Amino acid sequence: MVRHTTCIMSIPSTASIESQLPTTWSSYPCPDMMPGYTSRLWSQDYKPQYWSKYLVWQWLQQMVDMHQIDAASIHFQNFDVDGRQLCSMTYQDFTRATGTMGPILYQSLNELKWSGTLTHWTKLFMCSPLLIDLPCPFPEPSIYPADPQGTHLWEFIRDILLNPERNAGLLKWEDRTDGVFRFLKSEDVAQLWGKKKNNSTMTYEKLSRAMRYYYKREILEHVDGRRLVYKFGKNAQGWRLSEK
DNA sequence: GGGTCATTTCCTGATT
DNA sequence: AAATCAGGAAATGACC
Repeated sequence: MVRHTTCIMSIPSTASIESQLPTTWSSYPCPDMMPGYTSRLWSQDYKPQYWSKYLVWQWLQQMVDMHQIDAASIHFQNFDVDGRQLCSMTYQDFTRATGTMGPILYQSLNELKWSGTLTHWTKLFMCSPLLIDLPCPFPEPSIYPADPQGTHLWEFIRDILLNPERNAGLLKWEDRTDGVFRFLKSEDVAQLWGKKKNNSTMTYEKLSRAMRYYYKREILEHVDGRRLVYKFGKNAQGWRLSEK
């Protein structure tokens, strides 16, 4: 608890955030708070439902700073949650966790939930240079948006597919029982794969070459004529509904 | 150190 | 026209 408070207090509380930030956000590079992520991902819709624990923490810090809240009044242990869990918190949950700040946090979050795009405000808090060096008190966030465990590419793809609620429209089943799926955001999946492999130069062009090597090993079956569509083959396991 | 494996990188050319 | 697909060839990095 003390550590959290100290952390918050390290932000100069007298100066307003706005006065310390560059005024032109469009040209300001987003600092690499999560190494390996590119601005490409950040420019996509980024609703709180998909935030990692890390982003939840950053949002909370920004709110505390913006509203000059006494950090001691906040029960930080209630915010060791990811975006999905944060969004399922009720008005009462917020009040219980933050006292008088509850209504403000609750309303602010609700506005973000329904905004379709990355708002100026969202960008502001995610990119705030004031936040870069502040340690996150919670464990490292899992890879956004799903948490693919597999070490191989096809397992990585499978595991995103198997987390529909957190997959954020990257991939989609075309035929669930036959194992046919399609890339919806091919470059974003490639970036995510690159992050996992610590390779920021990964592209769909390169990822797809690796996918094509799977045909010979029968991990994937060829689907003809359909762009961005693949099908799991007999040597791919763990994707069927009946399995596992 | 060598060999294997699973990609990664690069490329040329075809297709959508 | 741009994106995607097809594979060959070679390079790379992890692992045994």
